[in-house]
This record gives sequence, structure tokens and C-alpha cells, in this order.
Amino acid sequence: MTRARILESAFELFVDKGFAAVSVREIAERSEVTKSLIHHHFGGKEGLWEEVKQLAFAQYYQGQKEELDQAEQPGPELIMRAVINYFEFLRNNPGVVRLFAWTHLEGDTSCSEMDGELVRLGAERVRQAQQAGLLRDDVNPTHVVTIFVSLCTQWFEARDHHCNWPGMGSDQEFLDDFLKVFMEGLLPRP
Amino acid sequence: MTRARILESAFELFVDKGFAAVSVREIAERSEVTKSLIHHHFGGKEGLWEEVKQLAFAQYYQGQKEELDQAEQPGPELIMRAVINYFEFLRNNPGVVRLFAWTHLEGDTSCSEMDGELVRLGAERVRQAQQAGLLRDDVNPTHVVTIFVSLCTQWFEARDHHCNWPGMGSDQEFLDDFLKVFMEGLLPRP
DNA sequence: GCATTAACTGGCCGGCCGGTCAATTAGTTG
DNA sequence: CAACTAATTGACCGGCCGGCCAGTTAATGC
Repeated sequence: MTRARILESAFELFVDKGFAAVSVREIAERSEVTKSLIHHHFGGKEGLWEEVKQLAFAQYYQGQKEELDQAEQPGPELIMRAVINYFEFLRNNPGVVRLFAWTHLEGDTSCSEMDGELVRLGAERVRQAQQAGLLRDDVNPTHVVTIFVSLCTQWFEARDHHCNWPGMGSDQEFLDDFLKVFMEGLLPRP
Repeated sequence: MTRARILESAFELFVDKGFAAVSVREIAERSEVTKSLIHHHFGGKEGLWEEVKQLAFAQYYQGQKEELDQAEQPGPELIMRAVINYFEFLRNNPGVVRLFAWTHLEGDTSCSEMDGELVRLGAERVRQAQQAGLLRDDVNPTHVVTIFVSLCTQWFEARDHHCNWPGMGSDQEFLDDFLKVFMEGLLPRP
């Protein structure tokens, strides 16, 4: 469908250059339609941008919600699996990562509630594990989730940047080291 | 001086909206000069952008290098102080944080060597502490540095975004919790 | 098969974009 | 003061921007 082709081209370009640096003409050319048609379907550049974002957000939200909704006994293993899952999602969806980054810089907070809900779910799991004595309880559960989320996010956002740092390992090696430190730092203190 | 006033206005606008979304006219208006003068002094929009970035990078590099060059016995306390120092720098220079973020998204790697050098210095400190038996030695030192750099960076980059997450604490509270988990996770394993 | 709606086109608009240039003013040096 | 340089201006350029609209083609329903 034409609509989908436009959305795809727009996604690629927005991911690559950000909203301001992409022209409607460019999107039209890549999706092999006329500029007018984009206007017809999306109302304008802004409308298209919103729809692209919404699609990406929905994809993100759905994938993460699924994982978090699986009712299991909270504990270190569950937390770790959630982190790995999140890490994998970002690895497989670099476009979404960049779209989020552009969006944040532009001050768009439309995905705040969505993200807030996911964080709330994650923090609840951490809290349960704390109450069960499986994780140290002297740290804010929301902070724990934020640590995991921020680290995964930044790893992929700045990947091109720090992949050249001396001594840097692969995705997997970084994740392993990062989990080693945090999972053990989260264990109950004697 | 006029040149400095232009640079200041440009910095503010670029920080706020990114390179593509700022017009030379806008910068001229804010700094109360004519568009032509900007051309005269900086050669064009691109030239001004480069100079703004270079100034910010220099400021960043200088501040961090100073801290890292202080010859002290490496150990957990030194690492912790470096983290706190980095965190404070970002807190006090939100503009620089955003400029870095825009720059990364645009694929500019001009600050990669600079950052690489800082990371190398930090990793060296970690390695020394590992060899002295003060930190666990089964993690890549570069990864350790990357972990705390990424976390501090992301905290301030996405601050507006996650400050509304339920249960989120203040800058200080987050830093405290992060250090609690991170520093204990780095201790030598029995 | 005819009416209605949706998909799609090309051309045009006013406006802003970055950049250029000749001319003017201010500052400096001898 | 004169001569030269640097700072600064305003007017102007071609080009691209997003948006609009009248019109055409294609699909849909009765």
C-alpha cells in the first residue's frame, strides 16, 4: 500500500536526519509519490512525523509490555532476563532508538506516560524481589530500573561514537560485564 | 566583543533546537547583528556550528582531563570521585550535554578521539585498582568507565523525559543509589 | 452505468533559506 | 591627515521550503 510505503521512507529519513533536516520533497521522492499525496494522506509534514513516531512507540511499547506482563516469581533472574530482553530489542531496532533520541532532544514528552507505565511495572517487580529478600532494599526500585534502561539506551544511542574507544568489547561482552557488576551490586547486603 | 556575542547566541539556539532547525537569521537577530556579519566572522552557518562545538568540546575536555590527571592511588574512592565529578560537570553544563547529543545523532565523530583519550585514562585507573586487588578483575576496565559515563550522560540527556516517571528521586538520590549498587558490584568477589 | 468517494497529479504560491557583494563606518598605523 | 585594514551594513540572489488547489484517474457502491 502506498500509505505504508510513505511511512517507511519517512521513518528511514527521520531516523537518519531528524525532523528538521528532512524535506517533504525528499520523502516523496524516496517513496515514489508526489508531495501532494503526502499532504493528502497525512495532512502535512508534522502529521506524518507524528504518525511515524506513534508507530515506532507502539511497536516498542507492545514488545516491552508483553515481556513485563508475564507473571513470574520476581527475583534476580527475572530482572536480568528483562534487561537482556530490552537490550535485544534495542539491538534489533536501531531505528527506534534513534527516533527516540531525536524525539527527546526536541522536547517531545508524548511518550512519557507510556514509558512511565513500563517503568512502573519494572519497578514493581524490583520492589517485590526486595520484599522477598532477594534484592537489597536500600535502593529506590525506580532508580534500579532507570539504571538498566539508561545504560541499554545510551549504549546503542552512542554506539558509533564509543565503539572506537580503546579496549571496547562487543555488544555481548559489554552486556555481560554490565550485568555482572549490577546483578551482584543488587544482592542483599550482609 | 561582537564575535563572542554571536557565539553565545548560536550556542543557545543550537543547544535548544539542533543545527538544522536554527536559521542564520535567527542567530543574527538574537545577537543583534546582521546576517552578513556572521558570514564575515565565521564563513557561514556551518563554520559557526563547528566553532560552537569546538568551544564546548574544549571546555568539556579541559575540565575532565584536569580531574583525571591528578596522580593519586587508584582505588574505589578515586573511581567514585571521578563519577561524582563527571556527574557534577554534566549537571552544571546542560547545554554541553545537549550539544553532544545533537552531535552524536548527526553522526559527527570529531570528538571521538578526545573522548577516547579520556576513557583510556579512566580505564587505566580502573586497571591499576584491579591489579592492586581493590576492584574485581573479571570485568573489562573500558566497560566500567563506559558504564558510568553512559549512565551519567543518559540521566541528564533524558532528564525532562524521565523526571516524571513514578517514584523517581532527585539528581542526588539517583546518584547515591547508582553509586551504592555500582561500587559494591565492583568490589572483588570472594 | 452512473454517482460518489478516495487516490493521485502537476503547477503554483508566498516565504524563508544560506550566501554574496558593493558600499559604509570604525579603528589603526605611519 | 592619509592610507590601509577590519568591522559592519542593507539590498539582493537563486533556490528550496511546506502548503494549497483545481483537475484527473481509479475504485466503490447502488
